[in-house]
Amino acid sequence: MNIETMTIGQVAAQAVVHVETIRYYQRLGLVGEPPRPPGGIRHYDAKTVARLRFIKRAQQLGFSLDEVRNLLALEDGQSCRETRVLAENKLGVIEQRLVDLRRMQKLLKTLIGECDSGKRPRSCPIIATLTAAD
Amino acid sequence: MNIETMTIGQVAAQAVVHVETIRYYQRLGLVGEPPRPPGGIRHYDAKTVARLRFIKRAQQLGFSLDEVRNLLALEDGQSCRETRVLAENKLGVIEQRLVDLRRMQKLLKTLIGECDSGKRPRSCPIIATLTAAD
DNA sequence: GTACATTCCGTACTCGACTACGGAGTCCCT
DNA sequence: AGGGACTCCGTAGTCGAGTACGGAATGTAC
Repeated sequence: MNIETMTIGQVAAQAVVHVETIRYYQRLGLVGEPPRPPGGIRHYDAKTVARLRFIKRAQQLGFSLDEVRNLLALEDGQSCRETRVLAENKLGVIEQRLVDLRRMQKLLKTLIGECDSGKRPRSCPIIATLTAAD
Repeated sequence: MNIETMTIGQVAAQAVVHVETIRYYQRLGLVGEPPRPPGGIRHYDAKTVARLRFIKRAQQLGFSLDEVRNLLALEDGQSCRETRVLAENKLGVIEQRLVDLRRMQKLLKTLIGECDSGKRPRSCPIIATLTAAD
């Protein structure tokens, strides 16, 4: 089978999403619809699989489909200036998220450590710590 | 005004959420409902504000309210053994998320760098790179 | 060449997380 | 005592992100 002429079902399998999800993304304009040979079925290439994987990964990182649309514009965009601004904004968001996650990571490690040493207080300080850091 | 006897509206303002959201969380059991003096209004303390901030922070990090419920159980829980298991699972999730975010951060930095040097190719390698990293 | 799987397309339903609404009661100020 | 703001509580509506369904057309395997 030629990898450049996959059906939607094959694309879905490779990207590990449902066929319906691909259609949904097409409706939103996140994924292109290749031309349909009159009365036939559409054929997709590996780029579509890549794009779907990207979308799914970005979602796992907490980006909405709308934000993903912007991220994808980085790829598709002609304008370097706009692309740069978008990229910098996203970078800011990501770095803030990293800070928060690291704080949570540290907190959990502390908690587990206290658990191990058997000296965990009646109520762990998880909430106090997190909110104090505001 | 005594900070330990806030109304729901004051709590909402301090935690930067809507009153309705607090009620919703109460229905889900994420936030406690203080006893209501018969025919009167409930009073809340600063802990409720802290809990709300925690919930919002955790959500921003990509946790669902259901996962937040588990995180909160760490605080409230009596059983050290269960708490520990929960904490370790969450830690794993967080560390994976950190890995993904760092990859995306690096990618965006590269992209911005290329942009700066004016040698950005017609199409940036963002999708290729991300999906190749699978 | 016919059965069975897929595709295509539209519409409708679900689920999580709110958000809005409405009527009755309560609090606070003057 | 009266008026405005706020609380309480229940129910309903919204929004994002899919998921399900169903009928007609197409593709593929035996």
